[in-house]
Amino acid sequence: MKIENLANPFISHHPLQLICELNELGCTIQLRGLITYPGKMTRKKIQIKKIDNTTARQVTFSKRRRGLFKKAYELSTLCDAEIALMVFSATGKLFDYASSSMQQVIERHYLHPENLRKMDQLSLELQVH
Amino acid sequence: MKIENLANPFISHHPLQLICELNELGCTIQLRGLITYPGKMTRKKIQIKKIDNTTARQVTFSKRRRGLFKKAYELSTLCDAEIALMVFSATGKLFDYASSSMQQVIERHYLHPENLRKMDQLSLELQVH
DNA sequence: AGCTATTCATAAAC
DNA sequence: TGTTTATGAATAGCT
Repeated sequence: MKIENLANPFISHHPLQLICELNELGCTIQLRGLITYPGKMTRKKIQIKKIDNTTARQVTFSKRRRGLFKKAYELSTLCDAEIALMVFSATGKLFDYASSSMQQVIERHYLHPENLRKMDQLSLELQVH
Repeated sequence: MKIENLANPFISHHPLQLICELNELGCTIQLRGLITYPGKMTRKKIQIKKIDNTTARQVTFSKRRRGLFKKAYELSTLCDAEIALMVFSATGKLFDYASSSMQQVIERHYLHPENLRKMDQLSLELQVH
């Protein structure tokens, strides 16, 4: 419940006054939260576009990559889903995950009705290499 | 800054007392946060294991799947990474995403040094079907 | 490679 | 399935 919504049955609507009243009443309510004030440094929301600074980009890649793989694992486990995830870093390094086996998921993907028509094309491309 | 750490230069260490002091001093500090109290219903941390209830599992799948794809897109965009993600629901429905094209990422995955030896095996399996 | 305060994701309830 | 809300989790910025 937000502090702002807790006025009833108290008179004060200003959060700080309200909290003082509660305190004086011997209420056992506990406070959780942070204090902010004008001019306080705050973390900014980031924009989803390529990070210019190379170092920052690598750090973010490392952090978010771990988060992504964790989420993939969790979804697979919680919901009994079969998942494959392939990630190539900007420098060409490969990271991958498959809930079963990578080959099995890729194969299932190809055998999925809407992809069957594309299979011939891939086979062709693989032969070329 | 956590409330607990803000005692200095005030005397009170109990958060509520501290806040009352600040208020009486006419401090412009604003409060952000929620009120908790003994017995309050709280959201529980979930365990990462298959969700038994079918309905709940489907709801979670839908929510987390969206989150996962969003994270994949963000990582790809922020860090200039090439990503492919394939998800089969428990009912067999396919959801996929590729930052470039699925075929391109899969091909790149196969051509990655450590996977080259496995390629023959996949080709074989694809022919069988 | 840690910390911390914030933003973000999402469990629960509707 | 969509919305809301409050908590848990991820992570941006710093060190």
